[in-house]
Amino acid sequence: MTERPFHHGNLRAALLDEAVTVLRSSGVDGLSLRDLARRVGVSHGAPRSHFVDRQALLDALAVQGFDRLRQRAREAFAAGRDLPDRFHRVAQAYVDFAIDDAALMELMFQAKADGGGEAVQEAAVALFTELDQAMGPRRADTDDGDRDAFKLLFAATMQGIAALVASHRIPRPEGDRLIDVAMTMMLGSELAARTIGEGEVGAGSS
Amino acid sequence: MTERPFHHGNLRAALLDEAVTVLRSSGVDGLSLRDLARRVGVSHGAPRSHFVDRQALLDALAVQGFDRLRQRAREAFAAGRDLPDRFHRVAQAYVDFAIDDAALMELMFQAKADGGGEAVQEAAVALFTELDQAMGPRRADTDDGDRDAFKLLFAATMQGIAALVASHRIPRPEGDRLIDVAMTMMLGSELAARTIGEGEVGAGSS
DNA sequence: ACCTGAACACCGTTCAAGT
DNA sequence: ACCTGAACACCGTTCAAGT
Repeated sequence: MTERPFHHGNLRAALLDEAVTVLRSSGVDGLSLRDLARRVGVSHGAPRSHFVDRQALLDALAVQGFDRLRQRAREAFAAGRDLPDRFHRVAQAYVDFAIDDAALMELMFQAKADGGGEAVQEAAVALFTELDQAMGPRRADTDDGDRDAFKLLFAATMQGIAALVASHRIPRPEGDRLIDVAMTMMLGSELAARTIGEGEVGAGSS
Repeated sequence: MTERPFHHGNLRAALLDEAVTVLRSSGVDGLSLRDLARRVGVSHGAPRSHFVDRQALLDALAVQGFDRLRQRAREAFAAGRDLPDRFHRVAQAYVDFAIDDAALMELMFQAKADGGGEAVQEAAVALFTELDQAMGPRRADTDDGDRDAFKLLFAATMQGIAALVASHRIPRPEGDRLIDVAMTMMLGSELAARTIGEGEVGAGSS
């Protein structure tokens, strides 16, 4: 009897969920609006009611991706004991996400030639804000430029390591080792000493 | 009289050249075999004689891209005076390339779900070999793992910075500054001291 | 060996029409 | 407000046929 007369009101969410699945198995190229509609059981024109464009759906996926990555980063940070451990965990979570959802990550960092996609940029900013909080309170004696540089460099390095693994340039374990090396290098740098926490980076016995 | 009876034998090269142009103006999505054939003035089936697949053309573009990037890296390295300067120039060249040809760079580092694309991997390996030579001769007292880690970390960092700029997450000048910060950090690290050149990293007055 | 042109299945997008 | 279904222009890919 419940043969679903139309769709039950959550078509937008259903399309996005299905899209994430397809994205993981077939990549961005395998993602078509018509196929998505077919899988969910609506006509090919139906998605138009929720996404003006194919790009609009991709943007929505990117926003969702940034939110999920931010969540992961937050959890990883909370699970760490001292500051180095926290950074390490966030780095690992970042790279894991980028590799396991490589196609999604691709979407999140695509060129986006047109001016559109403001929501995506907003979601990206939220992620960076999360990273900023992970660095602890701003110190009066720290140059904001240095702090931003450290944060950006952290993100860039993780992104780069993930790209190497995702493109099969290096195997995953080597990527993990690279994370260790990178974190040791970054946390041991002068820049880190100048910018992070309350001098609690060298977590030895004071 | 020379109304070109068919095509003059270099259709493959003509298609690739046109593809690079389209890639720069319209991205990967704007790249279609039929459109390419139209621009070059052949029938839509003609490209098939040189590329079995659309993917085959994309792979060929990626190989070309890696070769060009390797050339750029080689030139940048040669133009540098001391080792830090050389590294800095290679880094700048790498990021410049990645930003100016962002769509091509995307192709070069795509997941490539299928096993295919061995030629692409080969071209990528050649680039890394070039980077390895830039690090100077291997030293007997250096762990090969450390040396590889430094090399990979260098590439990953540049790749990550380029991704941040290409996706408009940060403006280009900030990307350039980030290169400076990254190189200072990397070259000043213990890992660098253990792996690079003949202790000539700290290029001060001995 | 290289290219043409018809054919097929698939897309994104638009839009009048239904409920 | 949300969805259907026909329509249009565009693709990638295949393949018999031409030169």
